[in-house]
Amino acid sequence: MPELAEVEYYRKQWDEGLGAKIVAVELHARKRVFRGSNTRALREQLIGSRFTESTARGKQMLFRFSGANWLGLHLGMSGTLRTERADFTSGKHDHLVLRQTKTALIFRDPRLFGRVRFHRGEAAPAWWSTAPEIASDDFSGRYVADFLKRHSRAPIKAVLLLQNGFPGVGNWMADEILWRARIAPETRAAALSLPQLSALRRATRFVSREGMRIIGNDFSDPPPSWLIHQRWKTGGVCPRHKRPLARATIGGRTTTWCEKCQPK
DNA sequence: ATAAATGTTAAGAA
DNA sequence: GTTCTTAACATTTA
Repeated sequence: MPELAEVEYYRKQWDEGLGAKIVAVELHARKRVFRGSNTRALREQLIGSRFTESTARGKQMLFRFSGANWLGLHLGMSGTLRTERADFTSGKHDHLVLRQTKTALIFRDPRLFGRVRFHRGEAAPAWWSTAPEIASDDFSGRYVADFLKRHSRAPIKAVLLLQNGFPGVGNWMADEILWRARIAPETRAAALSLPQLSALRRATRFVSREGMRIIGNDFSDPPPSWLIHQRWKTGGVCPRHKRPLARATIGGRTTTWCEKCQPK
């Protein structure tokens, strides 16, 4: 489920536990989501520490705890975060539960493509991203042009999915962006004209900002004019003129677009 | 039952 | 050395 906008929503779910101490940690240590992580240190250090802050960059989240402890979370394809009352009993896919006296903070992920990382230190961990966020002013025309140049032969759809250039963009956001910018998804990055490049940047900023505002706050639906409502159903149509959408695998992912709005 | 799902990454090819 | 493509990962749902 989670791309930039959904990640923002899930990150906020744990806000309820801000300021409170962790009194117990439950986790399924052999599950794939803990690959490469020291679960023993995670458990030992987090118990007794206070949850102080959370941030998100792209699809990555970083939760800060007192005592120089940091928890990195990635939701993968099916991860969610939520809170329950303290008497909550964890289910099969609830791989990490941080218990506080009043609240349980839960990370659930049926498909296990998500990831939990633990870090100790005064500074944020080395794996914490430094790429410009796509909704910020640092995401400049120059930056976009440079990034596309480095991936000039790949289809633009595949380039949009690269997290080191477009952090937070996933499959639905990429299709939404290309549809708004009126660019065919299989176009090679190098083939974009200057106006297309600027339309691409504009659409990226629009979709990320509006997505964060609408979905990121309470998971409400974007307006019916958005492509997102059409892209998963068979028989989906272009919101602009109701023409049937095209569908193909591009950049390894199912891609939906309108051949009229986004000509070759 | 078979395919596909809003993601990442290792491995091999170009 | 870098960039590009594909397969694999684990589980649920249509």
